[in-house]
Amino acid sequence: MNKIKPQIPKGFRDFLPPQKVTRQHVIDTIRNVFELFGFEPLETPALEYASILEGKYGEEGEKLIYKFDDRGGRKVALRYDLTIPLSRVIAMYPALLKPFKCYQISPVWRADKPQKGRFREFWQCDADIVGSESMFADAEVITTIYHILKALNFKQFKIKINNRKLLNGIAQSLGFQVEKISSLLRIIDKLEKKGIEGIKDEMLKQGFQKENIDNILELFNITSGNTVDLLDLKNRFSDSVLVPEGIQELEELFSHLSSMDVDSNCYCFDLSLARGLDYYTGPIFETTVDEPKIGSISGGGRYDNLIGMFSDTDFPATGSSFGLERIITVMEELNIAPSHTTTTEVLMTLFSPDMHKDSLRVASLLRSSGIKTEVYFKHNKLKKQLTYASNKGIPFVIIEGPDEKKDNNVILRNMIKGIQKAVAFDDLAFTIKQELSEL
RNA sequence: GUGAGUGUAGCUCAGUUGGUUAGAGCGCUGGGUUGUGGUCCCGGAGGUCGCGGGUUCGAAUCCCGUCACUCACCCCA
Repeated sequence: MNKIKPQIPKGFRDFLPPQKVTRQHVIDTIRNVFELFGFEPLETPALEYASILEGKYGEEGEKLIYKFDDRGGRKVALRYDLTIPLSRVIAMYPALLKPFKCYQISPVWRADKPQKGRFREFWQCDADIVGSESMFADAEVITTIYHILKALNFKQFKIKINNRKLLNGIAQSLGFQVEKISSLLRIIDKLEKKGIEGIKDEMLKQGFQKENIDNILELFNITSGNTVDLLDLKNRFSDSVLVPEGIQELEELFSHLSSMDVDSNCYCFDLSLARGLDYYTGPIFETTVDEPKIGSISGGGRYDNLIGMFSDTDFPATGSSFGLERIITVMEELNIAPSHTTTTEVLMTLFSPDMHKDSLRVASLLRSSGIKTEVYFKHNKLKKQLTYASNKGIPFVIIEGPDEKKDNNVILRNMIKGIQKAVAFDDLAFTIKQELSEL
């Protein structure tokens, strides 16, 4: 009989225990910071009606939505991100207390072609604030990003900040057609990658007028020292309505960030940051690292009109999204990922057939004290049992033989330090907990 | 959707202008050490050379097809 070939779909992955332990650690850290800032957990289904997702991500994004017909012929789709499902939730439960602050850490699916840092099933960690127009909300979202990266031991990162009102205002003042602005922004977003000349070519190719192009690129030339003076922009576009509004928001936002003790080396204004999604309406932000080259590790912004697509009542909202696997990729390449590969804390060895009962009793005692304990199942020589613990990365091994039994103690071996000592049976759980805390 | 590269042992890879029995390191396994892992020494197992076809006396090596993976572009986390 032919065996079924074991395989999984392209762009989908298994996470074996050592990898899953790392992922869990990162997720726990992110969740803790979210909750520290008063965000509450939320979970939405993997599957949504296709109509909920369609028409939200632009032409390119639309192609990447996984869509199916269910058995009743209804069009359904796997969620593409966590922001649209959240918007649906807000529209469905209008009585939710506002401001509504929630987070969701869940997989999303995109029928993309996989490459470095890109998968078809990947996890996003979103935190959103719905129902507040205040820049306090945006500042809090950014501060949360900052604290998460700090908690994960990131040293070098930059949260780039810009504002859609500012960008739209500039583009309109310079004579760009309103309906072409989103494609303009998408080109501007490539500035860092392609350079001034590169995006100029792209704009010409897309049929923008040469005069308009020169005008907008002049801004980037002047400010290529990468700090743009907001005052200078305000003066240049004093006739615009949107530009001063955008700048006002940015000034408030930066002031709040400063009050919230966010290190000013970790964020900056970046006029070329545009973000691909169409639905942003105010501040936008994105986190990047210089090394490794992996694109952004978090992105977000204010989307005041999105919830209105599902409801007559509109709600202002702002939020951000972390890419879990990108964060982990960066941590691994920078060697700041946690080193433990198992959650098990103790291996209880089996010494000899007549000692089985005693060994099981020790394991039972440890477990009732909350110590994660594995019992070796076979009466192999100790060498093998120790090798097993070592290879698996279990930090402690307990040995109980006839000698120990006679003295009413056990041997506690620290596999990391390579030292061991006799510990009285009654002190065992306490001693292990103490040593675990010192690892 | 477009383009490029790579498929040889569990893993990372070597393999000469096509030549007889396909190698190394790591890992695994047994022993040196029947109460102790990570070092050292000795032994052992393990390969349809991705798959299918073609060229040839002979193919891991050349050609065609196919599948898988990786990377880049597009777009994005």
